[in-house]
Amino acid sequence: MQPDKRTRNTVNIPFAVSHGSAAQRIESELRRSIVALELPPGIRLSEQEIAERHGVSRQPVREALIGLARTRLVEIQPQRGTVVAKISVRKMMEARFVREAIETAVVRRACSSFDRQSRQRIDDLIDMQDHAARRDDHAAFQRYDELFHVALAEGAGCPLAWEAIQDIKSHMDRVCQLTLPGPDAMLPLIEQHRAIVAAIDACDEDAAAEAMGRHLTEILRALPRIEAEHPELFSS
Amino acid sequence: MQPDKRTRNTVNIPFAVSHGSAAQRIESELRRSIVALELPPGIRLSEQEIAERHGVSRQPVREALIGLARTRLVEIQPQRGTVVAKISVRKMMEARFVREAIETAVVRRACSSFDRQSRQRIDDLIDMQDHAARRDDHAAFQRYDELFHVALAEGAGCPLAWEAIQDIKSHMDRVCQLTLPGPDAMLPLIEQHRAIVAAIDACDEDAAAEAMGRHLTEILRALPRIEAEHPELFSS
DNA sequence: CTGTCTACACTTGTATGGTAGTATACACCG
DNA sequence: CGGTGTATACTACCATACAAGTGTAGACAG
Repeated sequence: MQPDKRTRNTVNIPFAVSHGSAAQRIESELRRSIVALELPPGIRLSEQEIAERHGVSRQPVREALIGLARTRLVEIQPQRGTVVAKISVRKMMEARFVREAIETAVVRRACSSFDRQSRQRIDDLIDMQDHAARRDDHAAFQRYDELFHVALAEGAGCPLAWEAIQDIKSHMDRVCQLTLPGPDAMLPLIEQHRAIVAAIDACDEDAAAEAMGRHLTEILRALPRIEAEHPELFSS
Repeated sequence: MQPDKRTRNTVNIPFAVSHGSAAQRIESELRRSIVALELPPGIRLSEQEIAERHGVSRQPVREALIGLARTRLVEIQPQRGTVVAKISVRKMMEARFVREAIETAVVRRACSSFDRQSRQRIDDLIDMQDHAARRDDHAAFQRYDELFHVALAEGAGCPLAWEAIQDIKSHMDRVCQLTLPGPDAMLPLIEQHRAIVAAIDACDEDAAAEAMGRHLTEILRALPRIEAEHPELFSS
């Protein structure tokens, strides 16, 4: 049934060169699908099926699932099965709290010294995000949003801050995914980004921290509505 | 050469029941060895050798190494080898910064409301840590220190904060390991713990945050000396 | 003696077979 | 007809074998 083991991997390269190993590719792909809610919370994930769908063996799939379990996107129940984790409001609130703690500290630090190259990049990112919003392109919007926060951390000289956030952000991502399609949800976020940058330019620590705090509080506004509309996605 | 595949796993259970799967057991064991500097930075780790030493196959070892690579304790160089990562002063400083951001926010929150059970547990932990210090038991001291910070996060209603810290703490752990054996390094830390708790009891947010900040700045004091004494452990 | 080229010994990455454990459905007994 | 024991069909987990890439030592030509 398999055409040729030698060529199989090389055939896959062209359209998904994102990461080197198959395990990393599959982890990225699964993470994207889960965050995009294409794989809804509660659904069972079969190593076998995923392996067949991607044309690889079960081993890389297993490593991918272990990676996802580390960020709590899936729950591996030993000898029983693996399911996509439900969204926990509690964990989401905690993640938001921790993220606010980190990012307010980051922007305060950015007020003291900010890398010039990152500063320029941020303007570009905001522009591109603006265009994405006007095209109503949610995926691009979210990608540029992420890059904005990455650039902030790097510009402040603390790229590790974003790594720390990434590990907990999974609890928030799916909620954000649900809020973006709402009417006029994107443009205010861009304005908040601009406010943060303006405060940094003015070297006003308190204003920058406050702006970041407001920005990261935004997600709480739509939460009750989202939870009421999609109760099946949430856990407790 | 293998005595009996059926019995091998069950034989291993009695003396190392720490975590369920072999992969998790080995990851914990390796993490401990690396943090304790029994496996010095720069040393090569062979999947094969570790597998033989633990009496398992390469697969669980591989998963353990992937887990360690996620927290940057080891570096997996594809098709080349895996080495214990050197201590990066830059990353350590960044991790310290992020950790301070998180934990100061946690203690501020703890001033508003703190779980009573955790509050009692913290007193016990400080006592036990004090005894460990007087016995000059570094391992126990570090364990209770960690449990103290865990209890703080849990008491403040944000256990996720500690998870986030854990992911970046590896950059600091080995430096702490080097500073503890110094003369009179442990007792001041305990006093700082007490100061933090006292500020929380007094519901004084600013004092609690400041006490935590001082506590987490302590690691910077000994850093130059450590780096000068053990330059081979550091990267750049 | 020196530079290049090749074959080999190593590594990580992947594929595949097999084992232990759990849940479920079905037959069987009370 | 209700409750219990058993067989079966899954699962994650582990062991083993193989593939593919990398660094190095040694042969060989100049």
